[in-house]
Amino acid sequence: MGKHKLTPELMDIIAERFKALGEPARLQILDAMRDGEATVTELVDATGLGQANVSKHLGLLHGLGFVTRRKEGLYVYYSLADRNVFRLCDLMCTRVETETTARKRVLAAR
Amino acid sequence: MGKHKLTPELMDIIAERFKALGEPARLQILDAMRDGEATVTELVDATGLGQANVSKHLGLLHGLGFVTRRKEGLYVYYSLADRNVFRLCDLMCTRVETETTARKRVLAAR
DNA sequence: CTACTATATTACCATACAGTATTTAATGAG
DNA sequence: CTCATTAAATACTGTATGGTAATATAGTAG
Repeated sequence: MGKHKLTPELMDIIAERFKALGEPARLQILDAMRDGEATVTELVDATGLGQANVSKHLGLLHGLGFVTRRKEGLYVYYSLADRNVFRLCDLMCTRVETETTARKRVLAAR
Repeated sequence: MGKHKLTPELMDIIAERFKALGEPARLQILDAMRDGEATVTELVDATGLGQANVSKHLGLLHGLGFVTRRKEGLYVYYSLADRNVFRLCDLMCTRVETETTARKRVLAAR
């Protein structure tokens, strides 16, 4: 299972990525790009967040390699660099499910 | 791939979990429990973090269902509730790898 | 050139939170 | 009982960061 050994440096790197996903606004933005590339304005509309806010989040996501950018005229098109992000979300969902079922089991047992 | 649809509420929950993993100290703690349950003192020794700090992180991890606790006399034994955590880390490592190789490719191309 | 649009950046504020020192609670030893 | 040990809780501080307003930058159109 653990084909990557977690050195302290690697843990810092991993933690930085997890932290990037640990923000609902950024998950929203990534989710809004699920169906393909999107401009900043489109992402602003899709998420309801402010323009500066979206731009800042996109800068961070781009800096960490989660998204790629492509400039065309006035617009900047962002797209997912790696759809594994959704695999991560899916795995985390499974985590939450087992957690809640475990809680239910505990509640039922008393 | 996405068998879970990411509703806003679910995204909040997922983000909360990711944020929990987005902290090197907590990854260290989880990693220290890889080989089995451990007391707080053992985790303090293994990580080099302060006792109060470890205790607080453990409280958070326990609250989110990442770890279970078992009290025995003076000691409290913590253990992983779900080894999927390491799968998440592994997946994230793959993320980082593709990211760095992509960066290398860009650098080599110019 | 000016005017307009899209995006990025800067500055600022408020909140969240990691870390630590200290205290409290619980258990066990003598 | 007292004293020591373990862990959790509390209080506090400093820092990081999300959100937003204002500004800057870049591209386009006229």
